[in-house]
Amino acid sequence: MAGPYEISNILSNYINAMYQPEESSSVPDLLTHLGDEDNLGVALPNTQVPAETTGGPAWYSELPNCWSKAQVLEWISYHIEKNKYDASTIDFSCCNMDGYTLCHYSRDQLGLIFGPLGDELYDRLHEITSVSDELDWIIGLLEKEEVSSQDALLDPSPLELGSSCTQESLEEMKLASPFFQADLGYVSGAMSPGSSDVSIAGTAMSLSPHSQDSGGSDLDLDLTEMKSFRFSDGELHKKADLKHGKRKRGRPRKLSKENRDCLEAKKSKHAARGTHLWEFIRDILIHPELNEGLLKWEDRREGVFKFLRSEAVAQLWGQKKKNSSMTYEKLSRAMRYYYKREILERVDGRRLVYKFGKNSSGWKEEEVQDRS
DNA sequence: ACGTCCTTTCCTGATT
DNA sequence: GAATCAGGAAAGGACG
Repeated sequence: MAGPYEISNILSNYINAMYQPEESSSVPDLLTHLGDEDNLGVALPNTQVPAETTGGPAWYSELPNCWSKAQVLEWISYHIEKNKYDASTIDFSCCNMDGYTLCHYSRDQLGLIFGPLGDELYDRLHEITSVSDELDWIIGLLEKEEVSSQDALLDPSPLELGSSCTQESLEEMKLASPFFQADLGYVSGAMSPGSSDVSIAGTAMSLSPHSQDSGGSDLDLDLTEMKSFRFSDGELHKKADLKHGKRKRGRPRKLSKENRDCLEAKKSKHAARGTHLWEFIRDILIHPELNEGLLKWEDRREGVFKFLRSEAVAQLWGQKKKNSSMTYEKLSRAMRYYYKREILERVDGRRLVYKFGKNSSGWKEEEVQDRS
């Protein structure tokens, strides 16, 4: 029976992956996406570190905030070399800074110090930060799953929707959830003992994402807030009042007003742009650590992939977009829009199978691996 | 203010 | 019959 222990293992794996790259071949994927000019702002693995460095340079296994002066220098040197930049134009006395300081420089400030390379350094630095935030988000999900799966056993209201939600809406969500078992509530790993994908996916039903998005500040309802809902009707109604009279995104749902208010209370403004659906899917596929049983490559060279747990992926996407009502049906509609833009190609006759199109990028092995 | 992009939501009908 | 696919339509949020 899967449960918190399994989730702890997943967490441990992530932490190991984050901080012990030399012990895991998959680790570099997590922090080495920089230097990839074609990745549309989304993490791509293995693109920043020289291929010959199996363990990676000193800066490569740590977050920029924690870099020493030497690591900062090494990172800068790497990018000078990578970009074939004329280092003679840089005043290296200005590079005498630790990672914390580096992270606090604006794009303009880096531009003043490094000239044209400043933009590149700024972008690469913030890509690292964003991918670590992405991992924080996943880890946050896992942590909350650990809590919520425990709560589910104790609490008859696993979704923590607050008292203003109707029983009807609760039932609706239970029915919609691939993780709900009538007798047990939301059970981590119920669908696939021994695999972590369900743990990840199951997390998606906890309505308290520790989410990062490119929006950053639009992290609307965190765990604390959700708990305050649970304990304070007043707070919930305040939230609902704020949204009162404002329609939800997309075509209006055919829900009762109560349900609508309930859902709106959980959501705030839509996540900013930054990670598109196809990039989200791609990143799950190219990060085996994140992809445990959610999606799989059918033909890696051709970019053909299959949803193994369509609803779980949809829930995960919904979590990312702070939309607890996301379903595979809706997600697949968005996927189908990509056909027209040739980000995806149709794969006829095969259910749950899609193929990356010519306007997608960042999934090919040669892109994912060594671009240096 | 407006247009565009990118979904999100709902829907009907077809296919598996 | 359920799940999935296909695609039209309408709508909203973010952004330029």
